[in-house]
Amino acid sequence: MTTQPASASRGPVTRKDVARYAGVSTAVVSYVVNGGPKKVAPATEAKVQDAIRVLGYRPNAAARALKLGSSETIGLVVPDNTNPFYSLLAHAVEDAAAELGYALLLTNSAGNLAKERRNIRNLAARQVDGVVLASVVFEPDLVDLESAEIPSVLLSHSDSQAEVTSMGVDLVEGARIAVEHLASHGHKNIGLAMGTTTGDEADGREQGWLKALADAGLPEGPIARSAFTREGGYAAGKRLLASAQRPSAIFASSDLQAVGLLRALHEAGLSVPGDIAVTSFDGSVEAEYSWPPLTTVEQPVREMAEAAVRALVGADRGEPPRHRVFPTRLLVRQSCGCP
Amino acid sequence: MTTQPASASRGPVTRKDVARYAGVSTAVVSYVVNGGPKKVAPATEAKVQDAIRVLGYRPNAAARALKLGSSETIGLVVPDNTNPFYSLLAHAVEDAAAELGYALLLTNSAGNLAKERRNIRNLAARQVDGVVLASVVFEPDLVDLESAEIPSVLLSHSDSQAEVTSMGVDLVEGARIAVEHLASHGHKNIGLAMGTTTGDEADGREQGWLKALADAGLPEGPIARSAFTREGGYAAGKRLLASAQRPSAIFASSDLQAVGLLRALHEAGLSVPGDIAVTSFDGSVEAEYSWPPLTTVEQPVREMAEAAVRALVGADRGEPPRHRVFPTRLLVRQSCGCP
DNA sequence: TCTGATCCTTGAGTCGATTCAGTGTTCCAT
DNA sequence: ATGGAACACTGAATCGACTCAAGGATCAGA
Repeated sequence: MTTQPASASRGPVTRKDVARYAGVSTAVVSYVVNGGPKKVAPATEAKVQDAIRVLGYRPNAAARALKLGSSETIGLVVPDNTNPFYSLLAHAVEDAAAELGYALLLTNSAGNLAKERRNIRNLAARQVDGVVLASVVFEPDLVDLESAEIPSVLLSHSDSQAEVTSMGVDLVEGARIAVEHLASHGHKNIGLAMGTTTGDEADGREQGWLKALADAGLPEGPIARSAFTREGGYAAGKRLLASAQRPSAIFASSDLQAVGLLRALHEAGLSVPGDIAVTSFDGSVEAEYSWPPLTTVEQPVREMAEAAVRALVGADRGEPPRHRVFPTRLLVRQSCGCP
Repeated sequence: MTTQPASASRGPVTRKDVARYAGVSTAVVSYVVNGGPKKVAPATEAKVQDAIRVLGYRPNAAARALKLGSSETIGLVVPDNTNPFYSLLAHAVEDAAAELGYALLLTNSAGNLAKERRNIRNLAARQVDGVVLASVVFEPDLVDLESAEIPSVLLSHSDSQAEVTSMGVDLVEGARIAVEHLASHGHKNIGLAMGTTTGDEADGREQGWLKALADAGLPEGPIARSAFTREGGYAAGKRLLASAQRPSAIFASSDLQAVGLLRALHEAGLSVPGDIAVTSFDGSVEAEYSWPPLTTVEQPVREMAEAAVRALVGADRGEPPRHRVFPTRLLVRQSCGCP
């Protein structure tokens, strides 16, 4: 008769196996594992812990989720994890979630509304305890869907929707300081490389640009609209260079666009900031390692991510929905013309 | 007496509610939902579908996972989702998984072995059907742990470990062509900005560099070792510039390092490729939008990710473990000195 | 030694979906 | 008309963990 090592037995180890091995009932195992209100005798606890170790027992999350109605998982919907802004966001959300014992289900929506909706449905079916929605497009529809299903928070949205908790920065003010900085260097013709937004109203960044211009008594500079991507920025840059009155400074509405813009400028043999100064928005690493390093408006992504997770499954859970505005900060580097 | 709209009732809708509403048994609902082997009469099916729609029923994934022993979820362990190489990988894995109806649990290990181990354990407890392990550090230990628990595949590893399926490129050959290209431009002193690896043996990229040098009858150039990051590349660049015999060309072992290297070069007032030519490894977008655009060795990340997912939960499931080598390709741009 | 309080531990039901064995129809062939 | 195959559907057990009500042991005080 061969004695199988207990740990090498077939199939997953269940709480029942542990109970049998430790010579107690399954309930005790639960109490030991979860540290419930019931007290377990130290000796018993030791036996159970031993059994757990020897058997290599690991609780079945599915069963736990079924019984508890919570999967200890949160979902994240981003347009594109390849975009450094979102990849940082995903990382930060994962960190914050892990801190609280939650896992992160990542989905990419490609900025596609239908796909986004499908992703949310999918997450809901998987019993996530909450979802963080980081979307470029803003559809009240989505929010309804969302909030009806599961707790959710919107990230990086300035629209203060009363119905849902959201985290974002003041886009208008952020853009304003970036453009104001350009104006303070003496620029009179400041262009805008703007990302296309779906809403009817102009994006806050465009308003901020306008505001800074007005504040400084400057005329409205040329605008080029394109996607919030490197390619978009590149195209916008080319158009801006070809415009009737070429600007001496350009504000790009995202770092990614600024990177593309920089390429267009370099290709045209222009020096930055010598010939054209540039500032942008987001504060991602890309901006730090571009050439020249970009002066950019930093969004506190990690803080926003943490706050989002806290609102979903952490200390701030259950608080009434509200829009939280996070402070931005101008990261002065070299693309603006500062020494 | 108020008649509550069925859909507005409290609590989640279960299969039981649907069954009651449709006037059938719960088993039938299952058959309708899953299209099992049993046939359901069209009329009955319609009734059930109707009930599902009206009630807004959505199957509980936890219960399903418990019963089926599969969560239709796969896990991904990357060192840092903020690194463009890994964020692309994560995106690609998510796409491939979604294609097959699987969701993606993302975890970051920070290149920390203990954390990585914890993440894997965590994923295992969550009943993932497989995990994709993209790790810089290579620990056989991990593999054991892994494969004992759940099907897994290693990504981007050249070590052909018989025990686990893995996907990777031929680092030696990839590096070789990048350095050979530099040599073909007439460079005699080619330096290396190498990432630090944990293994005892040199990383394949270093071997490739050596091989290309030997093939071309060139002497060994200066080496600077640092982290696989922008900062690391920057530091390596500074050291390389300060070395006794400054190289006229440098091969960086990753795009990220190349970006940092470029910064060091720019700061030193050197022109690329005029004063110093550069090539690197990975083929990420960062390399395309740097200035100048980097000539780099492309890794087919999407293909590798798809293959990994297929091996885990797709068509290739169950095939015997093997190491698949994917082809690399030199993306010629401007940093090498090509016109 | 008996009583009652204090502690531990157990049994059994539950969460929601799956699936198999079995019941009751229908319908065709003989 | 009848046997039986084909078909549509039902009932109940099951997956693993949680938890409440209840049972048993232990110990102090009298």
